[in-house]
Amino acid sequence: MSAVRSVSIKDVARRAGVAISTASLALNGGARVAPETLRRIQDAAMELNYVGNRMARRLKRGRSGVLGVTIFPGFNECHFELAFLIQEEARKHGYATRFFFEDLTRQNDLVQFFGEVNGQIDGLVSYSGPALEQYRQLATMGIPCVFQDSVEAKVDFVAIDFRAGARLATKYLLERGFRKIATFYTGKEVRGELPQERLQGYIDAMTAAGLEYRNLIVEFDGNPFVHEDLYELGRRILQTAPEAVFIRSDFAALTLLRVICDHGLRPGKDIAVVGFDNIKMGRYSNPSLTTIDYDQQWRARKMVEILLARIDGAVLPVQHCVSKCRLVKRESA
Amino acid sequence: MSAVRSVSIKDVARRAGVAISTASLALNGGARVAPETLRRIQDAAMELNYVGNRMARRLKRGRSGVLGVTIFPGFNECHFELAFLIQEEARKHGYATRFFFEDLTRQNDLVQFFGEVNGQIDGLVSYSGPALEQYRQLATMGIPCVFQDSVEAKVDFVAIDFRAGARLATKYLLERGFRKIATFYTGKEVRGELPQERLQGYIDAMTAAGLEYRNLIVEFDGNPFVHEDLYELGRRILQTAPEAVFIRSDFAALTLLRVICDHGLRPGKDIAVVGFDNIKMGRYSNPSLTTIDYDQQWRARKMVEILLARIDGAVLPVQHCVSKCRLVKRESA
DNA sequence: CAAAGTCATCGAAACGTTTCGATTCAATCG
DNA sequence: CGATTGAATCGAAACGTTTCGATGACTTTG
Repeated sequence: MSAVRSVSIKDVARRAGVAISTASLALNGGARVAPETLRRIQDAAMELNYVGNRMARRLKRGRSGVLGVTIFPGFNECHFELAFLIQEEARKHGYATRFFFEDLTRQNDLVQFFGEVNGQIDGLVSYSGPALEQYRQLATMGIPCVFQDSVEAKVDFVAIDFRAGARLATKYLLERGFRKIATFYTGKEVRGELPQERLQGYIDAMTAAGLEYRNLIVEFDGNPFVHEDLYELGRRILQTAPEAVFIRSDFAALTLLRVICDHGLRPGKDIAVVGFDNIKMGRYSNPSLTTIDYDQQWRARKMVEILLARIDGAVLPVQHCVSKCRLVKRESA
Repeated sequence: MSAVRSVSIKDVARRAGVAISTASLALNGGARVAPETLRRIQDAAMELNYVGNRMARRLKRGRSGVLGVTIFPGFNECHFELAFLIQEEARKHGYATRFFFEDLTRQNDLVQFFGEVNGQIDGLVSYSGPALEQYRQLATMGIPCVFQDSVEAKVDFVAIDFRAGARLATKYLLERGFRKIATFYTGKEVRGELPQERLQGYIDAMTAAGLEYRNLIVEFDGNPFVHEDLYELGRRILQTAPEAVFIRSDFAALTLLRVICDHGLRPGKDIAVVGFDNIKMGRYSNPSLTTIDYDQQWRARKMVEILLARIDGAVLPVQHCVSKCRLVKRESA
């Protein structure tokens, strides 16, 4: 079964009675082509249903016209939403998007990933994973990177102001009169967020209120995208006997609601909960989640902007963007 | 800014003191190459960090080595999970995967999508959307398709036995002694499932039990992936004053739980609920969801199998696979 | 009217592979 | 020993584009 030989620019040229190069010229903007010839070539292309062979074009141009996006396979709504928005944004600029469901936690995976990526994409949006250093290799391959999370000073990123968000959430709980506010932090950072950014925001607020918090912080080393681990985490948080909990993702918050119920308590009444991310389900959980929201669309736009600038070889200083956070009040606090 | 010229097979050949063609031969299996030469070439490739230019290879071979997967941008866990599993499966066979977040409901999108896809993928896994007929065009372009949902007799698909699943769910509710079991169906089918398959399973069970169901079926024309629409649907379902509800997705079921609460009733106690899909959140909702499970991994494997066979030009009859369903008992029923 | 300048078009090279037919060389056979 | 075989290697074409320098025709200028 041989592949269907599709119509090439050669066919168009022949039909229009013109050289291949002229056809190419005409089809790419048609700057220096006589109007009459241009029309003839366009007609020919139309009639033959010419679409052009991307592989060949890219081979020649040395650019793929594709942006890569790594998606952490935690099946968390936020990951996908951002990916989708990036696709939309990239499309506006004539770029296609290619997604990689990759758990880039081991160096091995990263090596394989680089191989897979090679020559296929012009730029990459990624969460950083633990092996940021490795990404330097991509730069070597001439592939610009923008990170979804704040990582370190030397690379471009469009992050979320986790610290301010956490401060906001904690402050709100304080205003509502709670004093024993628990939270947790993860030692190993799965998504590469600067260690303890959210924790720091919590500490900011607690300190400003002159409150003791040492015994209210639970250390967690499970997978923050796995319900089982989060359930266990919830139990340990409840052992601190808190009046309220600031928890670093809605995903975790939803699980926490369940833990609280299982302990015979009423979330939102006996224990207040504030999450982070404003996932859609949070509006319809019981109780609905008070949470911290940020602008994913803005982030997507920024990321694509930066990436395209880098691809075009613009000389820019390192770009650090941070999305503002805002409190969304609902029933859980 | 010129792209970094990466090391080509030419460099490897030169370094190994051998012709380009020999190097190519050696690097692709090395069938007819002397062991000594083979080693030398491999070493050279190693040292130079040769990775090969996919675009060139594909241009030459006329195959991309990529499977496409369309993902309905409803941000529903099931969609992503299947996509991820397909990626894993494809990788085992040396195929890469390319994902498209596309809402293929309008013909316009489909046309653009086909353009985007052209020459980039060797095969496609897709949900069918309403424009199945259009996919014939892909066949014309030499791109085999497998569908995620049962559509019609003439195309390959690997679906779910919705009807049996629905029957299973309804039967279970009947066994528990419920008589007034409500459900809903959507007139316009977003994901292209054969209209009313699940409804039919429900009817099977109700009929077998000799029960009247006419007034227990609510018609829904909202978007089944949007909480707002589903909330409204839930309210209308409750107007039938049911003892139990069989609802066609866990996503919808979670929202329904909330509706029931808002009506001052206790889901799982005052009204039983059975969902469909066995999403992870269902284990940690309150109450946890009784639901219908099916084997996504098996589906992914089948899909890739079929696609690769078609790509290899195997002459097969139309393939129709259907995943069995199984009941998962939890608190909501 | 010849020289210079424009404009439209063309031919050919190049991108990095794979693949096919040709070539070389040594070993085997009659 | 010359002819035949087979293995190992090579050279060149081809895939479908883009792009650069060249070509010719026609117009303007001095």
